[in-house]
Amino acid sequence: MDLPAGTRSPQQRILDAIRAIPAGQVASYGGIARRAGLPGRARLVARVLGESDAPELPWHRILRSDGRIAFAPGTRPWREQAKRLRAEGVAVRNGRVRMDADAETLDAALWAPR
DNA sequence: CTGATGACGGCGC
DNA sequence: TGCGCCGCCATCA
Repeated sequence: MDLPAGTRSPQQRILDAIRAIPAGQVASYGGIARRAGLPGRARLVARVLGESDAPELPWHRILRSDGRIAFAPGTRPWREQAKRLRAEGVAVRNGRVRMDADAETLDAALWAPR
């Protein structure tokens, strides 16, 4: 269905933004929301992730803005995410990833409309 | 309509 | 860094 760009549903754009994250890299909920054209909807991103069952969705690359895994420490999903991240070469310490200050801005620049 | 909830975010101390 | 508080949004009882 060739829907004109922009008419895609919010969660469709969110899923696209998530799929666009390169392996070995991470992004924040808020960052994804912005890229999806939904600034301030970080919580919506979280909801979509929780509802979506897309098997190839790199949900593990989504972290909180401070670089911590959003799940409660020690829980199953928490360990699973840390595991998947390390599998991609991402350094995870105590459920936390080093979020380069530029990661978001730099990355945002790459995504900014040219 | 009101209040509670949550894979969030920003600020202050 | 850790923590608490409050703001924000979408859902739901």
